[in-house]
Amino acid sequence: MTPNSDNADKYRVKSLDHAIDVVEALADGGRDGLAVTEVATAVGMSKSSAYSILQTLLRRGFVASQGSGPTRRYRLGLSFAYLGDRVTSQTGLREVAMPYLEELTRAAGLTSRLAIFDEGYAVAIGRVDGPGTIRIAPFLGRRELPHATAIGKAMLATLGDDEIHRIIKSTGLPARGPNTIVDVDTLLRDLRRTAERGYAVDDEEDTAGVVCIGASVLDRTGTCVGAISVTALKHEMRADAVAEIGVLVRRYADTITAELGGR
Amino acid sequence: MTPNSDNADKYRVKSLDHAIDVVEALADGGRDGLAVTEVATAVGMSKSSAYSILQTLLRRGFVASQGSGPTRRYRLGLSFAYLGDRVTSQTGLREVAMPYLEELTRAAGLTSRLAIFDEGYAVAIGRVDGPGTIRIAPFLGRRELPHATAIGKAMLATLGDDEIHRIIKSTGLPARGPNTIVDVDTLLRDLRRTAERGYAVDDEEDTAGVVCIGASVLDRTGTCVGAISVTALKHEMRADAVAEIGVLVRRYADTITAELGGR
DNA sequence: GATCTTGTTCGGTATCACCAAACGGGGTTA
DNA sequence: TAACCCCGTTTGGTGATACCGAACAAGATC
Repeated sequence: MTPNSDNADKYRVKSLDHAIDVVEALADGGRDGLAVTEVATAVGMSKSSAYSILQTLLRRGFVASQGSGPTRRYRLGLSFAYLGDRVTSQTGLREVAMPYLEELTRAAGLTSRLAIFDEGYAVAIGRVDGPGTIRIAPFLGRRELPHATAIGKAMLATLGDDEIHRIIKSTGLPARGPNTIVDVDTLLRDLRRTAERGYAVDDEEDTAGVVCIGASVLDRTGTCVGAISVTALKHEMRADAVAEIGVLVRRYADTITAELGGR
Repeated sequence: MTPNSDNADKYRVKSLDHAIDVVEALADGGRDGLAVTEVATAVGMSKSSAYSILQTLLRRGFVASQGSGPTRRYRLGLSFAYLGDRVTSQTGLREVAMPYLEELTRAAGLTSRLAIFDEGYAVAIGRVDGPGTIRIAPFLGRRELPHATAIGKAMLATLGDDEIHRIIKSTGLPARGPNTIVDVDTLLRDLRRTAERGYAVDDEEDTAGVVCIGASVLDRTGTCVGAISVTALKHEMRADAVAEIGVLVRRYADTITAELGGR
């Protein structure tokens, strides 16, 4: 009899799950990687088990190793770069949008990003860094809260109220930055305003000191397939520049939408 | 008694290997993904096994599914985008080089790429698409032959002869394009010339109709950490433009090298 | 509305993933 | 230079489990 027989283990391949634990440990392992013992303790398994998993991943290019003997260290391999590139290309949206994103970055002088919807969350699949020395390095592929980001709110604003309720019921409205909207009615008002003016504003709602402005991208059927945004430090942005940049972002989003056959 | 007891299975986690087979099948599965049955036949396992693996990967975000019931299809998930971005960022080279790569693309009007060495192969970790309508879409993270690409030859040219022999012994000198160098002595001569003028030229050696020009990037210890290159269609490039662009690529490579503290 | 195709569920068994402990080789210190 | 220590690598045994075959169910197609 299992101690807690919840059905979380149904159709779960345990050893694969453990291997994923190893991979995620390596992702957080930093530049110079992790030793076998460090991996084993990080994921809570025996040294030899971790070793077998690492060897298997190594042979497939999912981890790389440097050094040998007692100084050997493991880090993520380039197979992830390959598959990651395929994933972000698979939608097709990325190929169309990236050139315009580069234009937008040049025009606004700010880092810009491209995101899609994934299970209610906003996920960036493209990025063009701006010229500024400030390097707000937003990783690709990480899930971001829809209600606390410009890119998320831009996408939410294209949906019906029932769909919005369904999403925020699963993600919740957790506070992230000083101004995060944690109230449903306030969020709905903000989304209505977003839809009217055509762009979403995140004023320190996700991260203190950071302002984002985003706009949605539609496909030929009129459904939202993603959004683009620009990011700036609050103290570098004049208050009256927000509307100006908002219109700019909206214009580029419309261009991409048109390219996709949308209207 | 195993039929063929070669030690290829030492420290191999079979179920993990199978899961990787599934992942690679999905990578080739195209935009709209694969059904469970298609996955099972592609990797040669039972439907239910494939199902368990897919469910496990699904819960961790490594695959995504659309549809339900008999129309359900699976494709790669965004966790790969996240990890892939971390891998390409982990070297640190990418953060430094990408802004210059964008400049280079603008200056040359051509698609440019950034690559590193991986087990003797050249692997692209960054790319900036040029304005041309031709979209030579070189995937990131895929291993490319060192002797048949500008980016690979640029890196080889920084090594000693013994190191070069060690690498081409493992990769071989297979023909890829009309002008692939398949002879060791010819390759060594080409590499010496590459070292002298500072840039490598791939004149239809990897792909027919495609010309690449690359130059190496060094770190502060003077060892080669990667290379950059530009790609063009042969019929669009004047013969005398090669030297001109070669100097340009060399200059940007030097700039990146200097940024890394190299000399 | 009948039928076919395909995703999902279930149970048994041979396989194998996991652990503990031993081995061996660099790195470090005295 | 030599002894110690630490850590990656190897091995063998066993209890858990990954895999398969077959049955079930739910849409799609005509």
